[in-house]
Amino acid sequence: MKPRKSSRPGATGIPAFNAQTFLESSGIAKTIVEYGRGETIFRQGDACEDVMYVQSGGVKLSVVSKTGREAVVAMLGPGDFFGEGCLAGQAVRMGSATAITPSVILLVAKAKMVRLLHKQHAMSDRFISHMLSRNIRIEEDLIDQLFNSSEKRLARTLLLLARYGKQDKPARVVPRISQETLAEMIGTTRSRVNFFLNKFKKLGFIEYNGDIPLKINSSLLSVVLHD
Amino acid sequence: MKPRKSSRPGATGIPAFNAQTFLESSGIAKTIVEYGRGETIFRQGDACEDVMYVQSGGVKLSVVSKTGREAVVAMLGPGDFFGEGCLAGQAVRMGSATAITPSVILLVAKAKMVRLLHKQHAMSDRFISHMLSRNIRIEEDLIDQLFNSSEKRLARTLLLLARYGKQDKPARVVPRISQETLAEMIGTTRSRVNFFLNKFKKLGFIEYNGDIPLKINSSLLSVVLHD
DNA sequence: CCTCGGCTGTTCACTAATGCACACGTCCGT
DNA sequence: ACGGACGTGTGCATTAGTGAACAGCCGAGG
Repeated sequence: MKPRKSSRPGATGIPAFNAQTFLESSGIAKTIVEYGRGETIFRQGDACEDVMYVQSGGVKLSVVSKTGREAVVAMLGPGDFFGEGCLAGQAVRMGSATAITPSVILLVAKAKMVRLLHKQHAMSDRFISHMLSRNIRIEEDLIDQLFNSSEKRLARTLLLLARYGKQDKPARVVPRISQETLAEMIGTTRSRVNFFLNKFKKLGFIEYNGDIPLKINSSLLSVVLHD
Repeated sequence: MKPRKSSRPGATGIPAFNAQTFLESSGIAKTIVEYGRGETIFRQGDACEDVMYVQSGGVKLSVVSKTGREAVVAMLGPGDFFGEGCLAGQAVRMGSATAITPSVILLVAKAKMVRLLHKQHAMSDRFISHMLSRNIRIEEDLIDQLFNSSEKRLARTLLLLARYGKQDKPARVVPRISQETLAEMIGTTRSRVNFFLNKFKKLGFIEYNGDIPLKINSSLLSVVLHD
């Protein structure tokens, strides 16, 4: 018996669909893997054979530059796909994926995924929906980089992290994350992140005392974004 | 009936497909519109009802910030979709689309597009393929912003523009575009673009004498990217 | 116990980037 | 022919961001 309650409505208007249940019951997902906090799921340069799906937990996608610097491209939660670049013909992973919390990941072989997208409307809806929202998010990140100073980018990132996972949840708490990782997300240095965190604290925009699971005052902090 | 031979693997592994012919012959594309150079296709804030398809020409996607600055998010050519945000539930255009050359654009109503994606494998393949590559490109742009200085970003943008449209075409010519637009693409100021263009010229990386359809020496210019 | 490693707080010289300003050319339409 | 719009060339004062260093704090583990 599959619990219907787990089919949460998508934010996109596309019908709800429990990909996990589907992937498991249909015997499509050959592999279900668990990862502990900080464990590597795949590395930049690895062969690119499966599409992944986050069943539970959280995943960080990052790339390292030739100079060794690291940049965080996305933070994913339950229901997100990743590693879908192989569908576009990439032979090799363009970045690395790391579990940021204990996570359960489903793997679907590239060829299976293509067949699935043809045969299962619910699956292809889910996937297209994911691609669309991911697209929008990355585009917003890019625009943020083009327009805003690092102070504003930090403010925006904190606001987004605070509603990490769900959209309407009024959770005003930023999940466990280091200043270093924050810096890699917004494309600046740790000292700058530190500087602004303490500035926001002084101004009362966030509650902060050195450890990163901090509380933010959304309405106050969003003032930073709008000058 | 579709000829099986047409399933030759494209760059993406997804079968070739003439979306224009299909959209026209099937009577799906209600509207086919032509735009002249510089004409606006839609504006940031417009109602978001159709997905668009570039049949011929070139399109620039841009957004303007609260402070009036403009940023170029993408340059599109024949075969690209745009305005697909409405499929993800966006009620309003997040940016503007402008024809950069005389262009023929096909419109497909959102609801029709959803039905199409269900019923036509070739269509959904084409669309997913587009979303994947667009995703990859935007992600690369974001990474570029996170890692590189504006000098490197300009070099990269010139290299990409030079093979604008097709991947293996050795065209070493950058299409007509202003320093201003270049600045908006890489997120810097015109004076900076000007400075680097003349620097590249002095170093012999590009052939340039004031007007922008310039010739680049790919191998030399790519040296800039790798330090 | 004490050291080690990971994370934060803070300072500072140095460089990259911005935002103007003004000059010069060319194209275009009245 | 003229003015104006537009695009380019260039210099410069001011600001934002970097990178590297050093110190403190705390929890894990020998």
